[in-house]
Amino acid sequence: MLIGELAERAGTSPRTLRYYEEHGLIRPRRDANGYRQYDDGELRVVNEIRALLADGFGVDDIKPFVDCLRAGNTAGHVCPDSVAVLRRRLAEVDGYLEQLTGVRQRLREQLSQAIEHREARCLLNP
Amino acid sequence: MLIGELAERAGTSPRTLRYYEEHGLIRPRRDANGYRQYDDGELRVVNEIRALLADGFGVDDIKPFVDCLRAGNTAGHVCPDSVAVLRRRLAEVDGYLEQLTGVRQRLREQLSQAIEHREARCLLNP
DNA sequence: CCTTGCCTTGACGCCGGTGTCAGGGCATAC
DNA sequence: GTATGCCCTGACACCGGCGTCAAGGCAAGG
Repeated sequence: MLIGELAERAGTSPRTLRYYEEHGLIRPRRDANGYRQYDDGELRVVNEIRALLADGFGVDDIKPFVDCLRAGNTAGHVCPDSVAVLRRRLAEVDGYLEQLTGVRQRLREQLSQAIEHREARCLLNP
Repeated sequence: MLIGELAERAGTSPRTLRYYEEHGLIRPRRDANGYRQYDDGELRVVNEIRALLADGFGVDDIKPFVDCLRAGNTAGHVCPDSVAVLRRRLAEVDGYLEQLTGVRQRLREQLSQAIEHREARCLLNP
């Protein structure tokens, strides 16, 4: 399978696949032409990568998951290294959630203050 | 007050204040030397700007708040334009929260799967 | 032979708030 | 005069996951 086909099957672009390769996530064989040659299993790997990226992992966090899949495991997240990354990311997400929750509360306070302010003005100018 | 003093009083840097000015948020007078001259009220404005940035607003969202403060209001968020921006940002934050919550749930599922997987392996190799 | 369409590598652009460096002016104190 | 320390403008760097363009090779069909 050439890069264009894998890209289409994975719902992404050749550029993206080359980017993953540049970061050590995939290592296709090369044809005599120099063309990248992927076997069917790589589709799963690419899907795993894209799922992790969509969940906010960085490319450099993803390597353990890929290695885990390649080692023959049924899922990329069952290996110790993956678990460590998962824990780290979970803590990070919890931090963001806390922060965003604070922001949300301040926004709501400001909105309700603004509404009170408008009502007060109406009472002054009846 | 020169830019260095205002920067220190606001807990930031001259570079940052020039950036705000570049984006139309502050408009200091100029001394004969060309030095920026700020009056004391600008400290409040800068504090408002920094509070909004810390809550995830972009510099271009912040102008209504500054204008509102300058118009003599007790707070930057009581004017209609500010309220519109607040609502937009609140919706955005709600979106992020939803997304992050989904991510968090997936992370926890994967972690618990990994633990189950390890336990299963222990049972197989007693 | 020429076109078409895939492939290759390399490199710049984006976004946004700020750090940082370059190169130069002004002010105050010695 | 000069040393110090502030000020000025302008411009590049950062981060990260790509998009996109450039310039060229290879394969297959007319």
